[in-house]
Amino acid sequence: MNVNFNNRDPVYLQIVRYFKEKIAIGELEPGEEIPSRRELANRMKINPNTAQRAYKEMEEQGLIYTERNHPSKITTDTKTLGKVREELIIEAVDMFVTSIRSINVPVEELLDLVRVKYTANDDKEA
Amino acid sequence: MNVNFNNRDPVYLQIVRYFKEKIAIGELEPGEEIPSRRELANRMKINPNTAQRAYKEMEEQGLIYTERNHPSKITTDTKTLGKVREELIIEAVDMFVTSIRSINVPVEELLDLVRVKYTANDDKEA
DNA sequence: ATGGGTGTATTATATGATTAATACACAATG
DNA sequence: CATTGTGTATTAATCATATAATACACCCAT
Repeated sequence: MNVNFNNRDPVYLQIVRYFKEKIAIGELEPGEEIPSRRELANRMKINPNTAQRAYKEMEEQGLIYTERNHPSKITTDTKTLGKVREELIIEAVDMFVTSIRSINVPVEELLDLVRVKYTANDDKEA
Repeated sequence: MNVNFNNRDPVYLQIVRYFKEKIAIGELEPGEEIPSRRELANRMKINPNTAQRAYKEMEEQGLIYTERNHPSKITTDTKTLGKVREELIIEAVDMFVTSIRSINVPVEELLDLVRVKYTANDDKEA
């Protein structure tokens, strides 16, 4: 339950991103219960309303569902879950390519840079 | 003088970015005069203070310099200019790798995605 | 049945970043 | 010398976000 908040993006969106990553790598499984709004707020030292907003966002995206008086759970719709990983990847690649295209970097040079950087941190991150 | 403003980042930073890109690809040369604050504001339909803030930021980074009552000019310090391109690239790569690492994508798969996306738009952008 | 845990909704406030409005000093030019 | 165009500075207004304070309905276990 470690989230490295940055100051740039809204907290509630960073929460959503956090859960999407967990889903993408299979750390959160279909139907699995996630912390209640208040519980999450406690753990992450944020306001319960911010937690609520994040969950509401996830619910609207079909990532979680909620039964009365129970903490929300990860959706069992595997089709939806499967898309999460792909979407995160596509989104990252798109953003990257968009930002780098205007600088006219040769393809192979660019790929080398990515490869080096990507593999270099293999140990650090854990 | 076309800037595709997004709603996400501050306008003044997008302006800075715009000039850095021009510098990186050599479209702006050492000592070259750039539009005055007010002129830029007119062209880009932004507030003059926003233009001022962008220029102030660039001045602090040593990218431009200003003589009294004259529009600012690109620095003649080629060392500083040379770094711009590299920094833009490194920054983009770092952000990309950071955002993608948490998803555990195989390196080669990732590089393929980047290659395809990067080369696909070769014509469109112009 | 009551106390504590759920989700949800409403309203208000604070905060910080950004943008806007205005004014000032200076120089060049006609 | 007055007008216009520079950069600069100060203050105000705006805006999105985040937080806060409450309140409500519901369920479950004690």
